[in-house]
Amino acid sequence: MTRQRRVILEELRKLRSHPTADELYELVREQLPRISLGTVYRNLEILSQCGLIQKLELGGPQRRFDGNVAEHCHVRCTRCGRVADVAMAPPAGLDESARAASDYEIVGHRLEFVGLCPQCQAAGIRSSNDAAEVEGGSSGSEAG
Amino acid sequence: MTRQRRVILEELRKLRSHPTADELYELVREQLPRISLGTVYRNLEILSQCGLIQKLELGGPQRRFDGNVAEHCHVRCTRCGRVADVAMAPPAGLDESARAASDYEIVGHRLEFVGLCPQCQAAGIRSSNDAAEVEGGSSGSEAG
DNA sequence: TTTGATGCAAAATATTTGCAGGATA
DNA sequence: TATCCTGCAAATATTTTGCATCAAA
Repeated sequence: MTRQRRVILEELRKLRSHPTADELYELVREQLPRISLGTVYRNLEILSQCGLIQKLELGGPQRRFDGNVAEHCHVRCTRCGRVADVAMAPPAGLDESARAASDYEIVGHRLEFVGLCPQCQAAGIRSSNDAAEVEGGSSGSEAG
Repeated sequence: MTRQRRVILEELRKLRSHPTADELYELVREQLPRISLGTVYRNLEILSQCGLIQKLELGGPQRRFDGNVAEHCHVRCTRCGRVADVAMAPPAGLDESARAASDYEIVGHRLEFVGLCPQCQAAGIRSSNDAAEVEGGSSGSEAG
């Protein structure tokens, strides 16, 4: 457990958001200015293999990471990419249904909701316009 | 509707598999040897915006495409990446539950099952080994 | 003919990796 | 001290884009 690995883990656990590797890199850099993006990627991989964090493969081009390893659902904003938790019980019986309907050996599923985050809802009401102004924004990983 | 676009659409509709852009490119090249990968990407984008095909953003690094635009579930093989349809009714009421549990404006969800395809199950039984030998394979887009 | 699409190649984006030097247990 | 990790930079993989030419409606 190196200093870098510890700081990465601590920072991720502080967040209720679900940062990309790059967003976490920027954050960690405030404490370790000489850390490299490669190190962040390497440690996120190791930490998720140890089960200390969760690697999220949601829609959108980037992987995201979650310091909360309990099983729970996520919503992703189609406009700004922000990801949040959904406080609902993961639906039961889904895997069983799929097992009955497929010749694959089902081991689980990935469920992701998509929609508009509160910020983008507000922006959409103010200007029923395009997404451009929001797309360029923070991508939803401010510290909690 | 150019020749290229038509061939891309026809080839995709012929498949029960869910090819990546690159896999489809190789297939279309048999009929249009001078087509470029960029054209394939551009047309897949246009066709999915017209609602003629479906763009799938599943786990794994690559986007996949589906000539069947009806709503249905998919399974992805964690070992070889192959994607297949699951003949089950999409679960009802999911979005309503999420709406009650989130401040996002939920517009839908993405549900993907993960598991082992029949081929990888067989391979796993023969050699309860690593995935290396299979990973290098066809990635599951043979014509059907 | 006009408009939009193509092929090519380079750019952009996200992630991984080789290597020499450095920090950790 | 031995080992694993780091920083750096280059490589990889996937997708997008600029541009001159070409084809479709």
